[in-house]
Amino acid sequence: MRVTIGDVAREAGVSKTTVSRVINTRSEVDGATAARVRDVIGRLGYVPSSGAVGLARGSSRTVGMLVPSLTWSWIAEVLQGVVDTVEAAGYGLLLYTCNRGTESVERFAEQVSARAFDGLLVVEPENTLDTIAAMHRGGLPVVLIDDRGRHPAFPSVVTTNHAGAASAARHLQESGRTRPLVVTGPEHFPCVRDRLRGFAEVLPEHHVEPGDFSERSGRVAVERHLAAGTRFDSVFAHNDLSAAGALRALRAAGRSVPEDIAVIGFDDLPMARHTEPPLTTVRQPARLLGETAARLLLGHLGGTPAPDEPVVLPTELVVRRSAP
Amino acid sequence: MRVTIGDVAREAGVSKTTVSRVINTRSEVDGATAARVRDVIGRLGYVPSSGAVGLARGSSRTVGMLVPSLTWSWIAEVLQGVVDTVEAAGYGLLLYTCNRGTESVERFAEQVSARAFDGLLVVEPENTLDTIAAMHRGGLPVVLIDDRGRHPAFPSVVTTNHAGAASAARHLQESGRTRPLVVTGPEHFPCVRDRLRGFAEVLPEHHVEPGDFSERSGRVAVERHLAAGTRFDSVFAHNDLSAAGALRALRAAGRSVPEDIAVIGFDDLPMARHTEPPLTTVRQPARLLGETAARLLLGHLGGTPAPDEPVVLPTELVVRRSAP
DNA sequence: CTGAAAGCGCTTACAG
DNA sequence: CTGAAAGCGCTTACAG
Repeated sequence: MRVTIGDVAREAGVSKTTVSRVINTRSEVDGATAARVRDVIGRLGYVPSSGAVGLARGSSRTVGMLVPSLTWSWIAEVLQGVVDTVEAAGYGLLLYTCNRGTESVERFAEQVSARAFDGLLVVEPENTLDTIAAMHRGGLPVVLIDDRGRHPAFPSVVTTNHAGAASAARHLQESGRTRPLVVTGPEHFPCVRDRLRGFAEVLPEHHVEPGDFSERSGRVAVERHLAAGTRFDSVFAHNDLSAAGALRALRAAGRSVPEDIAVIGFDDLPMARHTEPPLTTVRQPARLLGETAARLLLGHLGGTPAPDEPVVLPTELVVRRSAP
Repeated sequence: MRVTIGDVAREAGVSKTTVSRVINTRSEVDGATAARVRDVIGRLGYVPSSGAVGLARGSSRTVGMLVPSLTWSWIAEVLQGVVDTVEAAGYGLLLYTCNRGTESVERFAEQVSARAFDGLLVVEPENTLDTIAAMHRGGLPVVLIDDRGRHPAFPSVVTTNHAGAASAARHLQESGRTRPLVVTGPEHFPCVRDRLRGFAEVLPEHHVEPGDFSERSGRVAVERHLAAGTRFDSVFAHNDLSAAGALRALRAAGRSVPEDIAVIGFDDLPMARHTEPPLTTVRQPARLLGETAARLLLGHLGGTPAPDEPVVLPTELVVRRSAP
């Protein structure tokens, strides 16, 4: 029922070897023969079985991508960049998420051992870095897409957390704000530490309130400091979601943004345009991060050695009304 | 270098056939033999090559998913549901997006012919339904995840656009609103027509302004009707994004929501909680849609015949401050 | 309960 | 320029 290379060979009156050669455009084939074979391929609608090709060649022309969750729109953007690049190269993309603990990690490890894909792109789910490092040592090409810091053990693509936070601080400073409140993300994330340092180098005097990247944590942080009577004229939140929470708390307390208090976020999610007022934020180039990582991995699979140093893609301050 | 079934057989002193039998837990194997083989498998860390298994069995234990774009968070939610379900069943998920026109469609068709996956889940990219229907006729199991209407040609999972819009209308009616402005999505989408009809059955008198699901179209629609002096006391937008646009236009014009004008959206994107005021909206069960579609497809691959009728998952009105 | 052999659909030395 | 044959790593009748 399925058309195989054998059918094509028989129909064209040549060997399977020859058919294989014209498929893979090896130069050693006679022009007329090749044309005849191509004609038969067209007529029969023959397409090589990806499974058989993979088995014979020892590679699957497929890359895997592991992410913690798809519902963070930051990751969906990265994924879009990855898919575009991988597809354009004629590779397939196998998607995995590790959101059900050890069981999912084990299942994923099986896929790796089963050689389901040739290389792996990863936005690290928490506590999986050791496993992934082991896979990399075991010979699996890996590229890390990293919003959380640097892991020099294998190739990675990162963004400028330090400089991005510094640019936010500079923007506040230039608009005359001198008493910022910083709402952080989880403090064990290297990106959070980078953002703290980058900000502090420009505006060393500020209050810090630990957050967890949730909308709620931004709201609570602001409520707490308003209640405590902290004097602050601006908020720098470590992501857009908590910045949105901060905006809401300020509004509820009757403070106007940006007149009383300016607010800056981090990420530039689509959401950032729709807050009230629209959010000034440090844009992470999520899509580009995905594209770049995919290109790196595909290059590596093609023989180009991956760079030793992390590839750095710059953030960019996007000014909207919450901090003009 | 790679551990194969042959290595295990040799080490355990049995044939490859026997190893294969214990891997696939066929009952005909002697207990002691099986134990010995399992032990060797563990020691050697043997995992069957998915490619070889697929070739021998004629199936890949992989499903494909085709989506128009990942940056709509509605689709990311669906995808999350799909991934969870597919992973739990031990299948892999190959992801494809068709966002570069004919070229991508052709590339995708190749993957189908190459038998890269056993079945396909699809959120239809525009103008691909014919191609997909052809694939289905060609023997590829397909389940459609449909936010745009009904296509009885193959199994599908849909939501209640008609009833959802009706529930929005009823909610407005019950809170005393009698002059709604409806901002639609693209009018050729069946879901848009369903929403229009469902709304009209409850609240036949209303203004209709065509939109395109963008934030801008919601904003423009409201601006236009304010300028024209249309009298309206509420807005029903066909998606959350255009509802957000409506909110912004109303605020800019000094109308207060919900006092002057109530606003209801459709989708319940995460964004809906962060508008000002938070958006009352008709929730589509995106994640559940993905889970259900995946379960249907996996069932079909396992032999359960797919249902003739579309599987219908209900929408739900989520009341927030924009229309209390 | 167990194994030898054929087969899944390709690619790739090797020989001509 | 072309083909016969072995091999990729499994599964599955078939025979015992």
